[in-house]
Amino acid sequence: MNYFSMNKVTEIIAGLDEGMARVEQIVPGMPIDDVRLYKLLTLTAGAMQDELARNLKPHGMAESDFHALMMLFSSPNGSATPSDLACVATQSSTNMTRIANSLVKKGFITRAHAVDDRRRIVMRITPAGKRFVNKLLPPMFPRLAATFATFSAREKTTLQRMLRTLAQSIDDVTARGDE
Amino acid sequence: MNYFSMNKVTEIIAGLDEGMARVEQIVPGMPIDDVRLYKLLTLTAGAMQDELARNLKPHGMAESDFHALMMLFSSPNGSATPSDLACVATQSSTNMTRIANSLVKKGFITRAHAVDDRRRIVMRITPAGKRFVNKLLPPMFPRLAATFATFSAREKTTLQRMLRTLAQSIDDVTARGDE
DNA sequence: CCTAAATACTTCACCGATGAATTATTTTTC
DNA sequence: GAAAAATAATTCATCGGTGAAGTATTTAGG
Repeated sequence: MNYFSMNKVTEIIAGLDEGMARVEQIVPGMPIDDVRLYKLLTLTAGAMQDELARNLKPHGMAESDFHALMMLFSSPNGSATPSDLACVATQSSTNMTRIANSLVKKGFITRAHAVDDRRRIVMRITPAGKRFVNKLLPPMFPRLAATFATFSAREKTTLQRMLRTLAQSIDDVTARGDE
Repeated sequence: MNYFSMNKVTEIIAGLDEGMARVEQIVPGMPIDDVRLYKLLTLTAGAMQDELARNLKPHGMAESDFHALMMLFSSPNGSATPSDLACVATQSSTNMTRIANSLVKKGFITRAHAVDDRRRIVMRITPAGKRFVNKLLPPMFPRLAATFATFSAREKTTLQRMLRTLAQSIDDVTARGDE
């Protein structure tokens, strides 16, 4: 999804604002400000994910593969089980199998059965995997930092706090829906 | 991607906070607060998109199909070309063809060649398509509203303003990268 | 101790998304 | 006016993601 590179997020948002003004007139009770926030969130998040995907593509790596590798890189001893990873990387166990296959093939991780529970697999990052991460990350930092550079430190804190509040709210609403 | 229904966003974030504390020690110059904001954004946005996907699934409709239909619903005369839609719905023209096929099959839109330019197709929402939208939306409003209910009106305005600022920033950084 | 239930991971079939190539049409260039 | 270039949409092949079903192992219950 590298569509944002051709279209400005701001222009998409402008078009959405127009459309929403019209819909507001014809759909009773629509929480228009909440819909707008939803769209702003998903559009900005999507655009940033696209940027990441573009950075990964020359290395022949997909986003979810990268996230899984990053999780291993940042775990206490560079290892984790597929189900643990699936949780934090928000992937199905099916796709985690595909990801593990891919990373093993690249030599970035190893895979072995756990000793204490032979149902479990232990994925462990290799030195090559660590080197790849260490080489891949630094060039991405300047643009990521630039993206948030218009915010003051105080605004960043505010945004972070609000997103954490939103995450809690999402969990609360989701739990309510499961009853 | 309905993974969030099984895992709490807040727990995923907690795990990420741990991992990031470790990575911060071993990757020099990493803009840790910006990475954290990126993850918070993509996780919350992703969780909300999952909620939408779950709502659409019983109706046999995918998110992008829904968004395209909503765009037509909210356009001045219920019509648009595939390339226009592709832009605002952030989809490739390839996928817009798939989406159009799907919506035509459901009877929600019609498709015809433009008179003034036979390269162009005009997609137009049908009365059945309008009825579907009018029936589908209202049940989603309460939970969407509940998700943002913890924010005061002032906070919502702040969040909206910040996300618009972020969108502009993304466009600026993207334009810089294209040079 | 044995059986049923639960768990971890994988396989299979399918869905949604993409880029490259293609076709038809329009616009631009000379 | 003719040819080249550009544009709009579609087709084809491939990738990344899922749920259901299946296999192997462990845990729970009687």
